This record gives sequence, structure tokens and C-alpha cells, in this order.
Amino acid sequence: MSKVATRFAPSPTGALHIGGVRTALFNWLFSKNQKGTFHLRIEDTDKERSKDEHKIQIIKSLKWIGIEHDGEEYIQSQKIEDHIKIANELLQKGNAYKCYCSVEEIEEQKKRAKQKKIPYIYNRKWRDTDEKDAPKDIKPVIRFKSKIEGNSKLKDLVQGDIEIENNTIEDFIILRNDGTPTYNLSATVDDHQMGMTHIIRGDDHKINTFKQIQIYQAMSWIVPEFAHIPLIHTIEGKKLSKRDNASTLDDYSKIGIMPDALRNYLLRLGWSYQDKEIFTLDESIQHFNLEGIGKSPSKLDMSRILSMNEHYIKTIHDNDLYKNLVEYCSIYKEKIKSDKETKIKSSLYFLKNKAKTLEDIFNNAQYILDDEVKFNEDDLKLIDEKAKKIINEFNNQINKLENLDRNKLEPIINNLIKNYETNFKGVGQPLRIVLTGSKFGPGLYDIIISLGKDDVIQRLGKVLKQN
RNA sequence: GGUCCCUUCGUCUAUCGGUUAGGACAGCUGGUUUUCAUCCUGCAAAGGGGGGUUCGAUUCCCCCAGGGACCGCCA
Repeated sequence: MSKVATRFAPSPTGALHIGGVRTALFNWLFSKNQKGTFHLRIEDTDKERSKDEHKIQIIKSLKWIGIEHDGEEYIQSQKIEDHIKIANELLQKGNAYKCYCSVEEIEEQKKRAKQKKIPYIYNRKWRDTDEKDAPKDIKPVIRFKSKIEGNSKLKDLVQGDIEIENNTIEDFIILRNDGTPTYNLSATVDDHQMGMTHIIRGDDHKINTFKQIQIYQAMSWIVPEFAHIPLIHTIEGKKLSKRDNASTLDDYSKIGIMPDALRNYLLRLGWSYQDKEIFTLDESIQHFNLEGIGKSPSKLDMSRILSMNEHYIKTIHDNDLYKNLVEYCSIYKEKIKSDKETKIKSSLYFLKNKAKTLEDIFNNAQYILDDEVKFNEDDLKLIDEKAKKIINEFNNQINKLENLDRNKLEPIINNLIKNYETNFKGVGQPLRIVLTGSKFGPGLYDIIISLGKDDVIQRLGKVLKQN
């Protein structure tokens, strides 16, 4: 058995789709688990829609989630001559033929089939018609001579045995009338030349597989193993498409989902290993197998993505979390200023407690990030004369302190509660509002300590001056 | 319409003929708490329907129903 080689073959016609990411992930994991290689093929033969920027974006996205391909990326458009060569070879060997039907003629047949409610399949007119009778004004396409008799069986590594009647597969076009190859030909030739041993792809390709296998056989090439994975569905139960909201990687990264969390979520969507939910990258490579892939399509569930992300936020090391946060902010929010770095970093341990996403952490840290407090007007109204006295008193007390820590702050707060005959809320709420602009937020001691003495005094002073 | 695939809690899933059908997320209780959270208890929640096979079926087979994918000179 030769060394396992898998590939992911997106067309660079748009942002990378979340379903594509999962397909790439499964291919990558399988190859790594088998100590094989994983390759990236860019299927850019649709010149109209393919863009170089999309190719770059795809590679970047895969890297973001932890996937890197082995070797150079394989650019399909550079191999077109090879595909054409094979088409001609098939023609010479009698496995393909020229079809002189006009586009209009075919359209007409399709329309009629639809009216009669019978399945359309190309009528194989030119399969046996002599070329001498060919119309001069029509440039032919080349069609593959697909099997008519009998059945074909596919031993699918995920779906099991699939059997299909050969006559339901038409003589598909392998070369257009402008001389360019079509998908089924190109993909097959490429997969062969790239030495792919396992083709793992969405099960929307199942029928293509029956076509492609015939090309392998006609060329006497080794047929690779196939694994068709169920598609990801929307909540409504339909195939996820680029037009759906929240279907691209960027949709998730922009709200502050971390790559590891999304990778873990995608791994468990349609694949399982006993009851294990959390997989590090290494663990996922170690445990991944095709047997664990389910047969039924699975729905994308945002609440699970969020809770997975929350889990990673709470459990990864603060240094790693900070790295993720810095990257996130610099791309989607604002760069964290260097003078705030230490404060944010040392506050992560409580900022993350109320966060499901990096965006939540960013929002929770807003009061540290902003030099000026942005007040919520309604909350500001809660600061009455008594509150101002408390604030003033607190201000005086901490002015005397060298540095702020919980042991020193606690007696001060407790005394204020006693002296002003109130409860914690009576003291805590006004202080919280003055320091952060909102009555919601982290614990009071956390706020005070995270800001530091200078900032606290400056913020208290500002409100006290407003008399 | 044709071909193919799928069907366990709302969602992702475990079970490879014998289980009180397990876990996770979401939901709902209760508790801790300094607001908001976190955290910890607990609760509720599932084998589409009908036939077989078997001592015994969620598990194996068949039929039906429902859902999905494909049916391009796109990839």
C-alpha cells in the first residue's frame, strides 16, 4: 500500500466556505493520521470567476485554522494541456467520441423530457453515428463512452457499498467545443497525476465519482479510495451555500471565534470518537478515522460554536488567549495600545469569565482600553448626592495608599458601607459607574485593581469636579 | 420526474442483539455570589411508521413515510 495522499480542491471563486473547511480538515487529519501527505489543488479553470485574491484567502484561512498543505499548491489551469491530451487519448482508444449536437438541440431534448416528466439523459446520438454525417458548421464536444449495461458498485469508505445502474449515467462531456476540458476529466487526471490515494469530499460528488472511476478504468489507472462525507445543512435542513449567513470562515473570525475552537467544533460536526468532545490538534490527528464519520447530514449550531469557543477562552493559557485577542483586535477592532497591554494581560483572568467570544473580551475591556469613560446616561443618573459623598470619601482614602490590592481596598469599602449605612450595592454601584461608565461589569475590586491608582483617581476626580 | 443517500433527546452524537438508551450544547430548576457573569446541584428531553428474523431488537432484513443530494459545454 502506497503512502496515503489526500487533497482539498477548492475553486477560488469566493471566500472559503465552512463546509469546505471541514472537508479540508477531514482530508488533512486523515492524511496526518496515516502519516501521509495533504495537498492543495486550486481549481481555477473557470476564468470568469476565479481570482488570485481568493486563492490567497483560501490558503490563509486554512492556515488560520491550523491546516497547512504539503508541497506547492497545484494549479489546475496550468495542467489543461495534460487534460486535453488525455481526452484525445480516450478518443483514439475508442472510449470517447465526438458529438455534433448543437446546444439548441440538447436544450430542446431537455425541455421535451421535462414536459413528459421523464428523466433527461443525452440520447447518445453520435456514439455510433458515422462522422461522415457530421454537420460542417458545428464544432463538436467530446463525450465519454459511459457504460450502458449492468451495474457499478462503489465501496465508499463512509457510506458503504453504493450500487447504481450504469444506464442512468449519461455520456458526459469531457472536452467542450472550445477545446477546454470539463471538471470530471480535469479532476480525474489531476488526482491521478498528483498520486492521490484517498478522495474525501462532499457527498454531492457521488455521481461524479461513478463517472470518474470509468475514466480511471479506461486509462488503466489505479482507482483511489473514495469517502463521501455528508454535507453540512443549515438550520432549515438545506445544503449550506455561500449565500447563507454565517457560512464563511470570516463570519466566525470577525465575531471573535478562535481558530482552535472552530476547528474542534467542525471536527465534532459529523464525526465522533466515543464521548470525547474536546480535542487538541494533536489529539485530533491521533484519533481521527473515517469510521467515526456519520452518514447523515448535520446542522450547523451557533450556540455550540459559541460554547466551544467559551470553553477554549476559559481553558487556554492567558498568554495564548492574549495572542488571539491581539490578533483579533488588530484585524477587526482597533490595535491595543502599548500602554494598555500590561493592564489587559493581567486582567484577562476575570475579563474572560464573562466572555463567549474575543469580541466579548474586547467589549468587557472597553473601560480599560478607553482613556475617557463613556457613560451610559441612565446609569449616570443613579449617582446622587449621597453617592458623590461616598465617591469623594473613597477618593480620599485611596489617595493615601501606595498601591492598590484587595487586602487594602476591602476595609475601605466596608467602612464606607458602615459609615453611610448602606449595603455593598450602595457603594459598589456608584463606583462601578464612575470607573467604567456602566452599572454592569466585572467585580468592583477587579475594576479598581485593573485600572491602577492613577487612573482610578483621575476618573473619580472627573466626576467629583462636575459639581 | 429519475437515480442515489440519510432517519436516536431541540442540536451534535454514544450504543457495534440483552443498557434504568449514555454524554455534550441549548432549555428549565436550586445553590454560591458584589451588579452582569462564572461556578456547582438537579430536572426535563430521543430510537419516523409497519412488517419480519430472533428467546430478545435502537441495533440485522423488507416495505412505507419524511428529509437531503445529484440530474450544466459550473466546479
